Amino acid sequence: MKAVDLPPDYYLSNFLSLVNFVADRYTSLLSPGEKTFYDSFQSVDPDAQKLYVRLLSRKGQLFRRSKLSYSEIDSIETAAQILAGAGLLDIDPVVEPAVLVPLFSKAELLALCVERGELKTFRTLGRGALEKALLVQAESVGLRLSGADTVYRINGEEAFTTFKLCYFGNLRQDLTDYVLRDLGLQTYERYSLEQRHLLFQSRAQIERHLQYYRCAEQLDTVIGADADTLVDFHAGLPAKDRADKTLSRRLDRLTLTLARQLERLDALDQADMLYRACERPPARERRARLAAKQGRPAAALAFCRDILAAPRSEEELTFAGAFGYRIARRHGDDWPQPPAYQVPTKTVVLAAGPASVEWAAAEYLAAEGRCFYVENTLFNGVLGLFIWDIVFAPVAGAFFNPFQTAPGDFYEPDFHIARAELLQARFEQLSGPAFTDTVKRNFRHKRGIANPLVAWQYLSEELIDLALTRIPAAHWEKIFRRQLAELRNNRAGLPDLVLFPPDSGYELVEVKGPGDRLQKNQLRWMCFFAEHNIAHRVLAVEWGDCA
DNA sequence: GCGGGTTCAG
DNA sequence: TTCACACTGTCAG
DNA sequence: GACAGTGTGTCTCTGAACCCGCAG
Ligand SMILES: [Mn+2]
Ligand SMILES: [Mn+2]
Repeated sequence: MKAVDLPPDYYLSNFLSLVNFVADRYTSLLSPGEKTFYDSFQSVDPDAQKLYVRLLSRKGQLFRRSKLSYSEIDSIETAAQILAGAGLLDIDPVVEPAVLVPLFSKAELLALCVERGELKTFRTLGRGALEKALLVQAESVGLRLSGADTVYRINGEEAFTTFKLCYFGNLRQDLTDYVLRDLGLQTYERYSLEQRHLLFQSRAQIERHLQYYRCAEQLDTVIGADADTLVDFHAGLPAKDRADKTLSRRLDRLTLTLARQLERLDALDQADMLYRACERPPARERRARLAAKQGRPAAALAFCRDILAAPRSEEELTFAGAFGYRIARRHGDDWPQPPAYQVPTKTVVLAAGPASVEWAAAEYLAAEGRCFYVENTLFNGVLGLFIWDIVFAPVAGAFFNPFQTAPGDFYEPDFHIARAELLQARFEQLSGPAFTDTVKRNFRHKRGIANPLVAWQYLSEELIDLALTRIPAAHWEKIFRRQLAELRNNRAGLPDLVLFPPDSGYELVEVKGPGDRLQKNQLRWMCFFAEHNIAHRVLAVEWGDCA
């Protein structure tokens, strides 16, 4: 499909692009060690730089010389010596045998470390058991292994981590993002990068993010530990910073996970303590549930009233109304009864087959019109195409590197507030021809460019044309405004199918198989449709043998 | 030998 | 390096 | 009916090389 060839030193160019970008902008925020790292790297010749980047993009810090084969580097030995002279690499460093053993395969370990007489017993061991057995005689094993191959250890990984954080704003992305882009496998919108607004304002802020990621790395192992360990782990997280929403979002996410695990361990007081540190949902919901569970109904109701007074999401608002009612009624208190919406439902019996229930339902409904299995992709997609340039508009601080699929504040609650004028002006085009023009133009011109609202492989010209023709502007506007109000929550929960009858109109259909029920977000969308007279229903499918 | 998983390259 | 959705099991009213 | 926990398909690309465990 694509015959893109990368230049032979592509990885070095990418590395230099990244570190130079950061060095240009962040000199005053880099630590002495990070500056030394940068300067040392610049001081060595290209072959040494290439070897360094090759090793840096491999896993681990220790490498066996004999496992390295890079035809574009003239002499790996020379390059290694130069790197060693610059302090970027150690040759045959003194290390624990325990970190040496994983560099060798089982066959090698048996050949190098096991006497002939013992082969029979050792050969039957699994990898883990063999390593353990060998380390009983650590010194001799270490000696034999270090004699078997030259070992390199790269330094400066930590410094490079800071550079990556400053460049990407996260530690999820790395140099492979350059490759994927340059191979044409991932396309990013070409928004303008403002030099002016930097992602990080102080060294302390960088340190907090680094500390967060150090903790986050350990989460997988820590999550299986006991309650005290979890609480200690939480205490090791960096402090929140009022001005840093990104950090706050990451800390909340991690803390919610920890608190949820504490609940499972029945450490309810500790869980509550952690929830108290979270600003975002569902912290208050969990605290209300905890209070009720612990026999403190008044406290539970107080949390519900807190939420009702200042909901941070529609989900927690709905929860507070329903949960408050249940708790209040149980204790004879007054509480308004939450509205209950009975979604119009039609039941059909379909022949059981290999296809999923959604596809079977779509086939069944094809008798009533053109039917598409779209879930969230239709409304998210058309919204994304309609406001494409607003999503990528140069709002202060929104874009800080070329590898973003969305502005930094895309899922923040005030995304739409920061772009209120642009969005208002755009909404005024909804009733005219500019709406369909914009959507169709962007569908053609932006095709393939990454956008969290647009799932390209699920959108077709036919679907978009039909939707734009059949769905009235007033409906688009109501739906778009609801999506934008809470992009995180409202981008999901839209019905499975959209049905276009032969002549006019449309209907949104959520398919439910036996034993499946509407999820909370699906029900909220259904209530919304009812409120705005948007045709919708649940199609309950039962499996039968009649065709 | 195979199948599954991981690592690496582009 | 998930996320959205479906499915299953439980508990209580 | 409410809730929790788990499974599934899908994500970021894909193919080659390698390693390991297991069956034969
Ligand atoms: Mn669905
Ligand atoms: Mn469904």
